[in-house]
Amino acid sequence: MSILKELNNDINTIINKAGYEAENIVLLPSNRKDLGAYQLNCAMSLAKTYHKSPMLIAQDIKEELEKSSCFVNVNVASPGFINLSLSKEYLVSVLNEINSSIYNNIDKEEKKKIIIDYGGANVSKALHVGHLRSANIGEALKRLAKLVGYEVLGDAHLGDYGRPLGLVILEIKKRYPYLAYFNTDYKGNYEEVTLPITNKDLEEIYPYASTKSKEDEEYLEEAREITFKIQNHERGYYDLWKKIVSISKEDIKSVYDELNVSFDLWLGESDAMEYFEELKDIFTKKNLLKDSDGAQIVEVANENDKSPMPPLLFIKSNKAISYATTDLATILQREKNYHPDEIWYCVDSRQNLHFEQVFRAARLANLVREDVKLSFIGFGTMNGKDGKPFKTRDGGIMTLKNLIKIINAETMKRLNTNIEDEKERESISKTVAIAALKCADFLPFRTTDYIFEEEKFSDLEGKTGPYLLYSTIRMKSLLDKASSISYQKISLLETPEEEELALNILNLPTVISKSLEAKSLNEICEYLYNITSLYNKFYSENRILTEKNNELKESRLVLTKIIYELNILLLDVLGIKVPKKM
RNA sequence: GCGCUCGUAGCUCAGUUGGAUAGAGUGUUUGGCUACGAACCAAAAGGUCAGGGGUUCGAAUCCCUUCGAGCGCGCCA
Repeated sequence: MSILKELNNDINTIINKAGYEAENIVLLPSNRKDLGAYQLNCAMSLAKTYHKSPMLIAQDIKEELEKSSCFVNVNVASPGFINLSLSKEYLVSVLNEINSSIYNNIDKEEKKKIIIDYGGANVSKALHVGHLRSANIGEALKRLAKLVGYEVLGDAHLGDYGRPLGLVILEIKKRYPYLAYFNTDYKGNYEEVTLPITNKDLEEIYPYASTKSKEDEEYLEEAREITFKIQNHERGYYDLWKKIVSISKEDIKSVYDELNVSFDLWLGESDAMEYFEELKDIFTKKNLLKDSDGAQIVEVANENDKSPMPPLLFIKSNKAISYATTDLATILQREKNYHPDEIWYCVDSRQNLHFEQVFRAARLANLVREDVKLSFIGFGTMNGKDGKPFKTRDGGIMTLKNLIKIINAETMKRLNTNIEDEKERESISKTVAIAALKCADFLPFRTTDYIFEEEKFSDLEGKTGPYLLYSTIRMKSLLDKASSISYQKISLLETPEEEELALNILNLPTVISKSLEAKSLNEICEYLYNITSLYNKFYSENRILTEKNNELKESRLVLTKIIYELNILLLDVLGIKVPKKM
């Protein structure tokens, strides 16, 4: 159990001893540092239940608190704030405990199995800035959940089905009609057919076909037919589709690799479709399907709805399957194969209604056990400076590859000149660029729509990824220089900065639990920045390695080591790699 | 039309289970490298928390209302 949690338990016992019943009282870092390191606000709320002046209650609690050896400077302020600090001896002892293992400062949660659906990549479409948040947030939540002891599976849930694929294959057919895939007389093995199409071609083919389908009704109809053929595994079309998926997947994987994003499962919509017949049976047997304009729908509205809830489209009037149905089939698949306790959908907020419908339909059909939690973790949209979904200056989309390239050009310029090896320079520059990109993306709260600016991501100074990396590397460099001497424990906390650092270290469990609660990474990012900048201030104002007092020197080295390990741990949670130099 | 999200410093954003004096980065002005990596550190200036009303010991945070913005609302995924 973390020190902070132990302290909070102590506080609750103390309040009981003082004669008051209260639940979950927690120490909050004070916003009046002049009065104490922590504050307790419970006296004000207890005043109502006990019909007693908050000042008197605070006094009672204060008297009990003063009996404990770890609390010092307990004082009460109007209208009932209780301020307190921790004794230096106590702080020193807990820091040494954390120094023996950083995991002494992390609380494990009850076992749970979670599937996180994130990434949002679609076959035959390049990953663009809109895919950044899902990948970053999903990956970091996965790592965070693992840190507290959950069993987690990340699933890419590849968009490898539906009309976009129909469009791509139609356009290929128009351009290369002679391909064996379109020859109904072809009897050979399609796996041996070479395709004259690269991923680069695909990036151009889809936007072209998509635009054309909006202007050309006939073309769209043809695409619909092909989509239907793929869904029915028609020879030729189905094989070409599989080929396209594998070409595209390779490319998608390479971008995710750069982002340090990886998946435990690379299942796609098409894999879920194997469960479609069973899904349809369940819905039919429960009498949940209704005919409507030639389509089959599921009514998901209920009396408590404040606004009209449209039905879920199960099968379209052209007999094709809608994406709501694919998501339902995926839930069935996950329940059968993995029995998760929770499924988290890390997707754009604009899909809120869609998932509300899907979750309701899943409940109606009992696709998952009742206690399984289905969570929609929507995130804000990336807008351009005009407040509308982002487009590049020429009206196109900014691919992730391009964005990384742009940031990389900036980090390349700033690299330390003593890194001579060209390959090493490139690899370090890339790592720093990704850190800049990720940090800039994590800083706004998850649900905030934020404005996409190239400059924001290319910024290398101030509250940025490169700042965190630079400072962390500097700590490591210092520790490496101290490798010949032995530093085991902290015995002194001299400056206010050292004490402030200690308190910040203790606060880690709160940051972790709040982040998991909110499913947002901004607080972890902010915490990393605060503790790092506090350390930098300390670093610039005090001697560490060159300190003459040996006891003080040892204490400062240990403190540096703790902060360094903490940074490494949290940067890893955020999916940010730390180079050896930069 | 209905619903969802939101409006905080010049700009980009934190702070929202109600707590004391609303924060950070950036930009502007200024100072600091013969001390361990200056992608660093320090200082100044910058606010009617969109407007109005209410709830209470206390409101950026909760409720009502006006104005403004973005998004979503059955055959795209």
